[in-house]
Amino acid sequence: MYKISEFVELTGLSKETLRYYSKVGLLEPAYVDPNNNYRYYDDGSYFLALLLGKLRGFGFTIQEMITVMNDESFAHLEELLVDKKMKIHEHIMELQLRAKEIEEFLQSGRERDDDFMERDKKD
Amino acid sequence: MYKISEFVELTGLSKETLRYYSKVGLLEPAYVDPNNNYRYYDDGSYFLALLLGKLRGFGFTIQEMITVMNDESFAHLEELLVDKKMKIHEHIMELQLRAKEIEEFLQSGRERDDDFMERDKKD
DNA sequence: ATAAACTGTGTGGTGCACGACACAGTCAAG
DNA sequence: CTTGACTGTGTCGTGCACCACACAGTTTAT
Repeated sequence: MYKISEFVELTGLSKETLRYYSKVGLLEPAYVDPNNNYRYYDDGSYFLALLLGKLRGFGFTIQEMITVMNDESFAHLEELLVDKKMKIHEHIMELQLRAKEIEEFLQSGRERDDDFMERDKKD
Repeated sequence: MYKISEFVELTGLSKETLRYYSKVGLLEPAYVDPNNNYRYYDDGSYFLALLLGKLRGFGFTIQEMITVMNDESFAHLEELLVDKKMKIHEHIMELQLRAKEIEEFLQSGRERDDDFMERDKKD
């Protein structure tokens, strides 16, 4: 059983994050002392906390993490990861389109400039 | 001079957006009737509104748009666009890294599964 | 003149994931 | 036993770009 300060060190999650995660039901402490409400975590919590840290790094939202955690023994974890990866690729394509549009706008601007140059030459 | 409902139709910007833009100094109406505070826009406003709509589509933040608008006769517009395009590409690379990390996590999971299979075979 | 449509202002809410802070009770070390 | 470190709760703030709503005055059409 780890007290929260130790668990913060172990997992790299802040105590506010841990508090928030328990609040939203993502990661409950293994034990809460009924006298002082102190939170205590164990090795099972540690495993879950590491996973949550990973998922956070992958850009999972809290809701998505909740979906993962509510999933019986992570039966659909792989599926959810593949799904997230696809969404990332979709996002990438949107950004590429955006970049392309900016590029075209730049091109059209440069052509307008060329027209000015052309006209200036002719004058 | 267009009244706001006409200008909304012309530009595709909502009246709340127009109000917000005038509030933050992005796009002031060409004229405000001092009797009733009604906003009126003209063709100059129209040109600017179209540009703002474009920039919004490019993912420019309000602050960045303000930078554009404060720029005397858009002298640095091209530079700012190129800049934005670069940031988009940086963002894309971050996302690609993320996707790669997810893929690696998936691979490591599959290898663990393979190990299980292997062990089961040996049994 | 009256009603419908239009416009204004002000205020609050949205989503996301915490961070920051104040205040109070509690534990551990000397 | 005291003092400092630790922990809890509750609440507000953050950034972004508006949207929604209530209420009131105004214009326009009939």
